[in-house]
Formats: sequence, structure tokens, C-alpha cells
Amino acid sequence: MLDNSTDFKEQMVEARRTQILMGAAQVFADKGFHKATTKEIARKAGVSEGTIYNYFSNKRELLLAMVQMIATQTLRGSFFNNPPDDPKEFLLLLVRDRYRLVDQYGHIFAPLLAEVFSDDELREAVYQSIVMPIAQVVEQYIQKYIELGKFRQVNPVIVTRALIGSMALNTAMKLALVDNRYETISSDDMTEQIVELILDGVLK
Amino acid sequence: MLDNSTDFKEQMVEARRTQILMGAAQVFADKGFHKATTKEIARKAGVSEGTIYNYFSNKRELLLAMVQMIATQTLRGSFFNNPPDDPKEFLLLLVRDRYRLVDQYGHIFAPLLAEVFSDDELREAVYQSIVMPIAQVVEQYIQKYIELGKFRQVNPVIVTRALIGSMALNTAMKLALVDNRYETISSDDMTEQIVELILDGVLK
Amino acid sequence: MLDNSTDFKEQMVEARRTQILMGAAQVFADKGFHKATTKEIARKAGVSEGTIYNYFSNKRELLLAMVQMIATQTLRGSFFNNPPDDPKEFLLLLVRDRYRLVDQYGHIFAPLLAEVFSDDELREAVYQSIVMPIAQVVEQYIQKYIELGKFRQVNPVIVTRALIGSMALNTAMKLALVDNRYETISSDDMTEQIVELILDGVLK
Amino acid sequence: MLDNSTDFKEQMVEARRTQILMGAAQVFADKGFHKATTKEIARKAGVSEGTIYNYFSNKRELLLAMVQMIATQTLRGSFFNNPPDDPKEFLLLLVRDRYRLVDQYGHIFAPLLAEVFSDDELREAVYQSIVMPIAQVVEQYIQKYIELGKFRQVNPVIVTRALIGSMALNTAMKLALVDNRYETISSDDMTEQIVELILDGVLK
DNA sequence: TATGAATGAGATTTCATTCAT
DNA sequence: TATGAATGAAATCTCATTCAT
Repeated sequence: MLDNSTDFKEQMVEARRTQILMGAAQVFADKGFHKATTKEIARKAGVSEGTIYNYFSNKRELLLAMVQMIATQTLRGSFFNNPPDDPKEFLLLLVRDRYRLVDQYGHIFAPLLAEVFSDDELREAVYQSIVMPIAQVVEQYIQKYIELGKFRQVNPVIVTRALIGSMALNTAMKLALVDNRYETISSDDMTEQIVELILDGVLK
Repeated sequence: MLDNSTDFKEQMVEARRTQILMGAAQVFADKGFHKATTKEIARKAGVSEGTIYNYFSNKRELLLAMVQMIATQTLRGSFFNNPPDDPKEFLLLLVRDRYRLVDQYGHIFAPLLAEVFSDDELREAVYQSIVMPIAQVVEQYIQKYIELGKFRQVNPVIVTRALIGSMALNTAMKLALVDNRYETISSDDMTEQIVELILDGVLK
Repeated sequence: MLDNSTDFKEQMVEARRTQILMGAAQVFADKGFHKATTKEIARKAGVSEGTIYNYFSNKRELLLAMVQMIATQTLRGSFFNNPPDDPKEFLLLLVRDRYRLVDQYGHIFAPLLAEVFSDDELREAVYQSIVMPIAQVVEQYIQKYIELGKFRQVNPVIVTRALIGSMALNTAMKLALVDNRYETISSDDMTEQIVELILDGVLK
Repeated sequence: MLDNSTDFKEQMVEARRTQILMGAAQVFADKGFHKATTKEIARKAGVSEGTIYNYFSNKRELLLAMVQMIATQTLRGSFFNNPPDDPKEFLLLLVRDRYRLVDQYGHIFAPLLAEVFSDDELREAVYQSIVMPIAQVVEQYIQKYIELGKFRQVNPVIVTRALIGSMALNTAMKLALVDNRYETISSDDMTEQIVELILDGVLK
């Protein structure tokens, strides 16, 4: 078989996988993982139920595949190579970039996080593929600034999770529509306030 | 029927409900809500499956009842009436008290939070009964100190969720055993570092 | 719990198992094991599909249970203790007793034998529980008569299977209605002819 | 279209059918008819799933086609025309020839026989195409020798099935590896003992 | 009120067969 | 004619819930 024929096939397979994943993401978002039926996923994805199983070995694999899909949306290399010197600029760039990811894949995150509580393997995958990569960047940055004497002697691990947790809960509140005071808070304002809060907490 | 007879009966009913809830909590913690079977809950609770339905109308009600059970573990009135003047003392007392709650009911929180992502009513209940009461105390305290000129002009809503989110994610990391660096961090250290971080972020 | 209550419960369980097995036997006989659906088994047995699984862990267990049921229909102890001295009398008694079993459980044997070809565990069970016990009796009898000098020096293992195989294929022909010449052959005639055939083959 | 072109085409078709049947035979032997998937048959046969359906109308047809394939392996004409006069020679020649068939097609027989119990049409086909032709030869031979006064007044139908059943069960025992005493019995010994057994049973 | 056997709706998954390329 | 992706019917099995005792 010729190379471009193989390529073509691979592309078709990838396109089909994505098509199915998107359907699954919608249904998972609506119903949650357990109440989502393969029948409805198939309908939303525009394929038959059987076709799902030509591309994923079972329903749960759909969740794991979503983790991988999100994980590939990494930070641009430029960011890693030349992180801005100004801490505020650094954190704002980073946080806004990740916030955009949540905005884009928001409907995927919720069912994913829900299952993380009861699925050990999924939890590990989410942590290793999604949380760790970004957390490491922040930790190392903080560590460097502590050594430079610009930050207080804080624990970078804790502070990093504090930043992520602060963003996560506030974002969740915004998306969950459970507290209407969030309607008047813009994402940019929220992001900036949180970055400043944490930053002032670590600055000497 | 005499009053004390009614009381006795009510107590029996309450005791049975608790007995069942405790069984359910254990199984939910082990398996998650969906993979927990009523058969196993009954066994763990030491009752028959049928009996569960004499006290709860369905499996999901067990989750809602757990929210109420946790919600009753409110802060002591004394805390509300005479909150410590020193912000650090205030926040530490508060956070440690809540942390104790998580320690005690930790196995209930995970399955509860998992379902919060896909169950609107449960989400509302958790927010109103568990998050809001404590959040309000913090918000009002922050508001007061802003007005007193001791805190910067921050948004109390955001800062409060930042504090809660910081504690939540760090605690989750500790409990999830997914990052072994948390093994060397004591709860007290963690709590104090987070409180200081947020506090330094809001102090003028 | 009192003994007779336990007994009663055990009897109920046994009765239910038998009820389900009988339903399964009918459907297996009609359709064969694989084309038999649990839905139809349930209907024939007069229970719901779910009930089947309260008594058998899966569809295949129904087959194994049938083997056990047939296996319990052993030869009377008197037969073992005082086998008739006359070889012809001995073999006729034995063969007719077993033939009666086939007559009674005939509809169970067919699907059982069909699966024996592709299910190792079932094959082992059928051999150990059904074939071996009866085969051993015959083998030992033949062996004894060889030693007494009344039978030729034949291999008791082969001769025993020859007898069983002769009976089996002729019986199958009768039951399968595939050769109408069998319509005019009575079971008793057939049995006697086969016993005589084998016996004359071994007698000195 | 020219004759030899048609012939060539027919040969190609026949070759393809055989290729597919051989693949199917292997998988049927491994898994049994029902657990064999068309996907695996296609793989073993070295064709695609679709191609199977260009040569056979459905999976079951594969079984029927196997019956025909075995049926064509008939006894040599010479055997029919000049059967040996000596009964023992006659039976040994016949039985050994058929035993060779089982040896060669053994892996096909098991799944075939399994289905025979629940598939009326297949049963009829096996009986008419495989059992009957050989059985008739034996029956007529026996009949002739009875008339010649060399055999007792036995029923040729029963005796013939007794011979076939004796061979079948003993052979099955050997192949099924379920009774290790068969490991020390050679096929030739077994064949001869059975022929002698039956023959002594019918000889005057 | 407590029990637990019975229920049956419903979900996942398999796989023979079809059909566009 | 060959391919193999797509199909969707159908089957097994689970389990929350009911109800007779």
C-alpha cells in the first residue's frame, strides 16, 4: 500500500474518532457519564452504535480518549522557552491561556472531573496528562523566583495548587450558574484579581 | 399517642436513617455512587434492601440526605457571635474547623462531589447547604475589614472562593495520593501556608 | 432461625432451581443452547429473566446444572452390591436402566451433547459425572469375567465404549427420526440385540 | 465465452471456496461454530469478510458446504465393485479407510456434529451424505452374509450403527483426551478389536 | 415495620451481513 | 471481484424498586 493511501486512511480514522468523541462529549455534558447511553452518543455523533466500538473498545475508553485530546492542547513552546520575566505578566498569560482551554473544552471537563472521583486510572491520567504539565511550569517558575529572592519562602507545590484551585472554583461558580453574583464578574477581571491575590501573597 | 412515645419513635426513625446513611456512605466511598448497589448498601448497613426504601424514596435520596447531614455540622454559634479580631486567627480557626469536617466526612465528599457535576438539584443543595453558609461568614468578614481599611479593595466573593478552592485542591491532592510530595506536608502546615498566602494577598 | 425454617427455604430454592432448569431444558431442546434466549427460558419457566440470575450466575451454568441433575440419577445401590451373575442379565438390566434415563431426560441430553464438542469444562463434567460412573461398573464387570476365564482377552475400556457407543448411535437414530426403518424397531428389541451382539463378541 | 475460459473461472471459484472453507474449518475447530466470528474466518482464510459472502450466502452455509466436501471423499469404486470375501478383511479395510477420513477431517467433524443436534437440515445432510452411503455398503454386505448363512439372523441396520457407534465413541475418547488410558491404545489395535468384537457377535 | 425474592426495563456490547468504493 | 467500514438487531446480564409475607 502506498504511503499516501496509508496517510489517507489514518486521517479518516482520526476524523471518525474525533467525530465520535465530540458526540460523546455533548451527551456526557448533558447527562453525565453514567446516564449517557451509547445509543444517544451514536445519534449525536451521527454514526451507528456499532461504529463506536470500531474505534473505541468500550464506553469508558471515550473518557480516556478525551483526556488525551485535551492533553495535546499544550502550551506553546515559545512560552516554555522564554517565559516573561515579570511574574504578573507570566501568570496572567498562563492562566488566560488555560482559561481559554476550559472555555473551549468546558463541556468535556465536567463529566471528566466527575468520574475522576471514582475511577483511579482516569484520575491518574488526568493528573499526569493535564494537571502535572502545567503545574510543573508554575512550580519551577516560583522556585526560581524564590531562589532569586523575589518571592517569600513558600512551598511552590502548595501555592501552585492554590492558584489552580482558586481559578477552578471561581470558574466553576461562573459556569454552574449557582451564584448569580458571578454574572457581573467578567472573566478578565476574575482572572486578574486571582493572579494578583496569589502574587501579593508570595511577593516579598 | 403520647408525646414521649412519638419522640421515641422519631428517634428510632432517625437512628435507622443514620444507620442506612452510614452504610451508603461507605459503599459510595468505595465504589462511587453509580457502581454502588443497593444490595451492598443494605449489607453494609445491616438491613435488608427493602428497608432502605422505608426510609428513603430512592437511591439518589441517600445523596441528598448526606448533604443535609453534613450541613447540620455547622460552625458553633459562638464563632458567629464573636469572631476573633485578628484576621489570621479568624481564618485559621475557620479553616481548621472545616478541615476537621472534611477529615471526618471525607469519604462522603468524594461521591457527593462527583455527582454534583451532573445533578442540578444536588449541586444546588450542596451549594446552599454546605458552601454558602461558610462562604457567607468569610465574605462578610472580608467586607467588614475592607470597610475598616485593613484589607485592599478586593472582591470578597472571588477571594472567598479562592480560599476555599485553594484548600479544596490541596486537600484533594493530599487525599488522592496522586502526588507523593504531599506525604511530607502536614495538614497544619498546609492550612497555615494557604491562609497566609491568601491573607498576604488581601492585606494592605 | 429455626431448622425447619431453613429447611423450608432450602426446599424453595431447590424447587425454583428445578423449575428454571426445566424451562431451560425445553428451550435448549427446541432451539439448541445458543439460539435459546434467556427471555424465552424465563417465559417457559414461568419466571422473569432476572429471576434466572438469582439462581444461576449465567446461561452456561444452566447446562452445568443439568449435568449435575442427571448425575444424581444414579444406579440403585443394590445393583452395585449384587450384580447379577449372568452376564446377559447384568447387561440388560444396566442398559435398560440407562435407556430409561435417556427416555426421561432425552430432551436434556441433546443440547448437552452438542455443547460438549466445544466446551472443555462441560465435556469434563459430562464425562466424570455421567459417563465414568456407569462405564466403570461395566469395565470392572468385564475385567472380572476375563479373569474368571469366561470372557476373551478383550480390552474392557474399548468394549465398554463400544457398548455405550452402539446404544448411543442406535438410540440417536431412533430419536432423530432420520431413518424411518427405526420406526418398526422396538426399544426392547434394539436393546437386546445390541447386548447380545457385544456379549457374543466377548464370550469365549 | 469459450469453454476453457469458463472452466478456468470455475476452477478459480472452486479454489476460493475451498480456501474459505479451510479457514472456517480451523476456526470452527478452535472455537466451535457459534463462537467463531466471520472476521476471524476471513483472517484465517486470507480474504476479507465481504468475500466470504461472495461465495457463501451465510455463515451456516459454510457448515453445509463442509458436509458436501467430506461427502465427496467416497470409497473407491473398486471397493464397491469387488468387496473382499473375507468379512474381517472387508470390515477392516472399510473401517480403516473411514478412520483415515476422520483423521484428515477430524477438526471439521466436531463442530459439525455439535450443530447436528440442533439443526434439522444439517442433520439430514450429514445423514444422507456421510452416514448413509457407508452404512448402506455395510448393511448390504451383512444382509448378503446372513442370506448365505454365514451370519446370524441379526438386524443389519442395528448392527451397522453398532459398528459405527463403537468406532465413533472410541475415536471420540481418543481425540477428546478425557481418559488418559486411551493414550496407550494405538488406532490400529483399537480398530481391530472393535471389528473383531462386532464380527464375533454376528458370526454363527 | 422488616424482609428479600421477584421483577423487567434498560444498558452495553457483539457480530453477521451489507454495500459503497 | 475484493474490500472492510458501517450497520443495527439482538442477546446477556444488572440492579433499583416493589410487594407479598
